[in-house]
Amino acid sequence: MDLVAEARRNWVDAGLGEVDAMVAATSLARSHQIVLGRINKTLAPLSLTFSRYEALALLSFSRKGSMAMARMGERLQVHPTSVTSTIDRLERDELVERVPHPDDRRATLVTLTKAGRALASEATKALEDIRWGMGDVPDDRLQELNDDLATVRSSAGDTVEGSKKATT
Amino acid sequence: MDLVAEARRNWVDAGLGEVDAMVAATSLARSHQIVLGRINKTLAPLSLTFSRYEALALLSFSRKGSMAMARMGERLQVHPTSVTSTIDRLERDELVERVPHPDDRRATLVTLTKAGRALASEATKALEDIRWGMGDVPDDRLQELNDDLATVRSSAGDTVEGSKKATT
DNA sequence: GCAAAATAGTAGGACATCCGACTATCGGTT
DNA sequence: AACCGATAGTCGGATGTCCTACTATTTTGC
Repeated sequence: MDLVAEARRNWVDAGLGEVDAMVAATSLARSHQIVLGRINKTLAPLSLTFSRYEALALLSFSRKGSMAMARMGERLQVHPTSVTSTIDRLERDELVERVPHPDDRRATLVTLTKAGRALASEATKALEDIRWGMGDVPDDRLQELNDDLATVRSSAGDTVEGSKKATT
Repeated sequence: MDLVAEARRNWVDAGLGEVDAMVAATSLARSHQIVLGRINKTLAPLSLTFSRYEALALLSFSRKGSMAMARMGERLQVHPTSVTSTIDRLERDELVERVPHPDDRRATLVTLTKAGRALASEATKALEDIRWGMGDVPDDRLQELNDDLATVRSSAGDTVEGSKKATT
């Protein structure tokens, strides 16, 4: 049975409104669960989760392989306490190190270790192999999906660059 | 700055593959975060979370207003221990009750209380008012999004009924 | 210069989710 | 009828996320 279609039927039968929005929210949640589940299953053998991988990847793309925690929170769009928690575990596994910021004694620089950089690279390959959990959905379909999701992000105030449809 | 576009640039610059899939996964995660965040903010004044609301809504659509916990886990696509946890909190707030299953002494029937049914109805109205967190994205756009998300769900083995594009 | 406001990071607590393990019960097979 | 695999639910532990509160430090404004 299609759980989303079932939800739609229940809603319509009850005479409720905003059915398309309800279906979109439901479908979005389910799709996220599926994709994140696949990603985490792939990362588990590396003793990583998607959250921790995101942090490692962010650091590996920075110029110096290090970044202040507050900046990481901005980029990853998570609460400062979530950064603390994530970095705690990465540090425990010796994938990153906390280094005092040279110019600001409030701030802490998170720095990739060699092991951290190597593991990030390995994890990236693993994620490419599973197409980031997107299954067999073809690229043109993914691009269409990206455009639609950009609309959603845009509606929340996220800056969205050059969506094909937005510019149409 | 567009965080997703930034990720795309990093990937392309590093010569990595599966860029569309990476962007889709990133965009999906961010969109989910936005929508779920809006939904939970709306439900917070009612002392509900989306998880608990989903459980209440599921029960309110069942014929007798009650359901075995295992069945709820199937419908909501969550682990049995998550059902236990969710029902614990709903029961604590006297929105549901645990009742022994009459024919199967292993099973527990979760039953809506009057307060639970009333709160579910109130929460549904509140979610309609915010269009389920979908912002100002128009319905036709949401339908397109639903079709694309259906492709993702389908790729994971989810049964998907009558997608317009799948039948084209 | 100095006090007030803003910022960086952490601690503690609440939730949601998963996994593995465990108990109780059902059911099919022999 | 007895046994053994399958099923229902819970417990304990790990992770991730948020919120509030708190300390330390920096910056701003008068």
